[in-house]
Amino acid sequence: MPRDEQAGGRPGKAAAKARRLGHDERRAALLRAAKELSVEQDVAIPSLDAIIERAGGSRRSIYTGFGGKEGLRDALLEEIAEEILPPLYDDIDQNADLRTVLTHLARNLVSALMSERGIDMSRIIMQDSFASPARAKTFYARGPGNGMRLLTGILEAARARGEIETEDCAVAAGCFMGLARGNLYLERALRIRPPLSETEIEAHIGAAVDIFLNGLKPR
Amino acid sequence: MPRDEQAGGRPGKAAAKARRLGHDERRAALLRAAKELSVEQDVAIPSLDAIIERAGGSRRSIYTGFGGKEGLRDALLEEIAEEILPPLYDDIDQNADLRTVLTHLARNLVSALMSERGIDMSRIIMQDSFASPARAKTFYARGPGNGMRLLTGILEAARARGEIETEDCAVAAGCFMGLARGNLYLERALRIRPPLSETEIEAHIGAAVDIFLNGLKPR
DNA sequence: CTGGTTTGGTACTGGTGAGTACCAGATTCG
DNA sequence: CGAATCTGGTACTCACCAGTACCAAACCAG
Repeated sequence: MPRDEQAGGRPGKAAAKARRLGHDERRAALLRAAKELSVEQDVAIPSLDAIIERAGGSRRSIYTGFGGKEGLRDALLEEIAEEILPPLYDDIDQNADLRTVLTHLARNLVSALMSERGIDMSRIIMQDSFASPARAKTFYARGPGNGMRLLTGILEAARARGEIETEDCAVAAGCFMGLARGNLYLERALRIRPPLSETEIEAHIGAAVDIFLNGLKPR
Repeated sequence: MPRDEQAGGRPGKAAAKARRLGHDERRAALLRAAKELSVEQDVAIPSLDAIIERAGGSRRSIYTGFGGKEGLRDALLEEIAEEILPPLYDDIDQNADLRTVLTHLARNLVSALMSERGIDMSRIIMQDSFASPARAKTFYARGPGNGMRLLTGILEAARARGEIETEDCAVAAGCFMGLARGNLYLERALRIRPPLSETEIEAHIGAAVDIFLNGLKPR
């Protein structure tokens, strides 16, 4: 750290001299740095020193911007949820035919969630959720729980049309969610296998949707 | 901490006076305490002070018994793996008929892995695996990877007998693993729902096995 | 009983990190 | 321009923790 130690010391900040940031800009910069570092260091929340070193600003910025470490943690989780959740469920057209909907949903889950970025983000979320039931609940409701609700509704409609036969559409929806993830999420999260190729993705979601639809085909 | 501060000080240890433990006994006690604490504190590895306070002994016992914190961590992970993995796969009879085998496997996964204890243990493993690719790899190979190999073999035999039809038995095995877990593991790990009742377990594994077998039924 | 060996207990060291205080520039506004 | 305000930076305090050193007591062999 090339820093001039003039006792009692004001800075020097070598060359830089970048203009000072306003409250919101600094907040955003800190949040971005926290996100990057939590991925790089594979940790739920990096140290304040590390965040400041990357983002600039000072401890003060964190306390005025987030109210402390816990506040920053909350904001970080919110930020991550906002990044990974919408792509999973928001572009689903509930009125398309069942195979199309299921294929679409499975593809979202496999390609977005199991990409390098998706795994990084979801691991941070998981680590944090393990440690805090409250945050886990919030995240689940916005993400997986929301997806379950959506899919259950879709399956109920399909059952009403006679396209599938099942006792409990919520159970079936849970089955599909698991089927779509297969063993892949575990393998990816544990870094057992590298990111999936397009071919592998299509093979898996094809198999999953086939099994599910054949499995629930009315007799 | 009621301790007599006689400078340079030896103990007093109040009443206790329990006999001194040998190397192996102390090692086992430390390991047990570490396991309990990691569950209680929801942390990958508790602090040495906390472990010692519960197990007795001293820092010395940890260094002679495990070679330090990392060694204790390794031993703890080993201990946990040994507790949760065998019940999942070891009592599977590969020669039973397919539905029986699949039901048995699914029941193991759902009842053992999603019990209170199973979730606690698997969360510790996951937290540690997130942080250490090497440990993740070891654990995966012994656990889920082993299960995948087993099931893939079973499915290949069934296909050879003409009981199921599928292009790739490894992909199908991954599908089944996901199907058996469904959305339940996530819900349990995030503490969204309480432990499952027998009824819920049977409903889920029944649905999962039905979907899978119908889904792969030869045309 | 005696003397070496092993275990238990404590203190010390060095490092890290959160939270707070405060100073010195920078910015803004009158 | 000059004063009030805010941001950036540093230092300080306090707590926690791993690792090491060392002392005292328990244990064990002869």
